[in-house]
Amino acid sequence: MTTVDQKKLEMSDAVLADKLREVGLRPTRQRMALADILLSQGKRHITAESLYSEATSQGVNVSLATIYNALHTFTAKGLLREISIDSNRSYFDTNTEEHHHFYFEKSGKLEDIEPDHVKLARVPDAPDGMSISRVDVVIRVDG
Amino acid sequence: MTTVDQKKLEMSDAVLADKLREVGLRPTRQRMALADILLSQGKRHITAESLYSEATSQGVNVSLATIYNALHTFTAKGLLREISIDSNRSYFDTNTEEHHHFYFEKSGKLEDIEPDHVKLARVPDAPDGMSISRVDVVIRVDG
DNA sequence: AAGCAGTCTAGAATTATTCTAATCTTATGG
DNA sequence: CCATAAGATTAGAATAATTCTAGACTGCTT
Ligand SMILES: [Mn+2]
Ligand SMILES: [Mn+2]
Ligand SMILES: [Zn+2]
Ligand SMILES: [Zn+2]
Repeated sequence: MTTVDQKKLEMSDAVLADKLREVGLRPTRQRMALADILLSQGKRHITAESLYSEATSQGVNVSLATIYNALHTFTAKGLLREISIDSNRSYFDTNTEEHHHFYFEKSGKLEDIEPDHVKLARVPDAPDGMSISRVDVVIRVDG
Repeated sequence: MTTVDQKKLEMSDAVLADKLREVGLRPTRQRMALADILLSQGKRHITAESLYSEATSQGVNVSLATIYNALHTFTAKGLLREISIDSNRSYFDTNTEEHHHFYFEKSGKLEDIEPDHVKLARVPDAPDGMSISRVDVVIRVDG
């Protein structure tokens, strides 16, 4: 509410807008609102529907098409990472650093694994002239 | 074509039927046909649609609902394993032994990794009283 | 301020999957 | 064997998730 707080918010917006511009995306009203939800809080695992609900409940009016557009363009630009659990459950991860996941089969929730708690001793070479773009480890837990 | 071959086929059917009964499934006509496609050939990565096409093109008349029923019950009984790549691409793996995969982003194909080519040095403990039901490693390759 | 490329949107369309409810089949056991 | 019940199959409807379309709108460059 103070001038200081307002300044912080404005800075934050400027930072967000820069983050978008850096990857070649225009900081439009909708993208800024979604980027705020997605990128200016802690690391999260979000679905299209949960992002839509969250935006809507914050009074951000955005169409579902825009939600999908944003999730996919953000992912393509490296601001998000997609993690698919099964044919009806796909998450977008706001943590784009290399890390792995627990998946709780009962609750359907994903949880980051501490980086040093999982370690690959051996990773195969990619075939031919191909290269590895990502390694995903999902540890399924029955509880 | 010979008597021997016919006997082999009959044996194979008997073996298949037993495999189904062993896990508590009735060896119905449709399931036998699908189990034949799924379980009596080499290890494969199959989608609902590809199984449907394959069955249909072999003259096996089976509804898509039965395809999904079979894939899910087989999976629940441990005869198959499901691997989800993204929200629109889910495979069923006829290889249920512990193993990991390459995913070729361009072609959309999955390929088994030689078991000794990937090794986890460190796997975290499951939280609480939970236990790890499976560890999936998918190595994405851009080619 | 003008113009263009990029973006947004509502709603339709598509795709994947599941459900429903009627019909059919396998296993059982008398 | 045959009756029966539990389990399985099916067509088609329904649902859910995602993508497409085409027109309106806006951020950015000049
Ligand atoms: Mn679905
Ligand atoms: Mn889909
Ligand atoms: Zn994560
Ligand atoms: Zn495999």
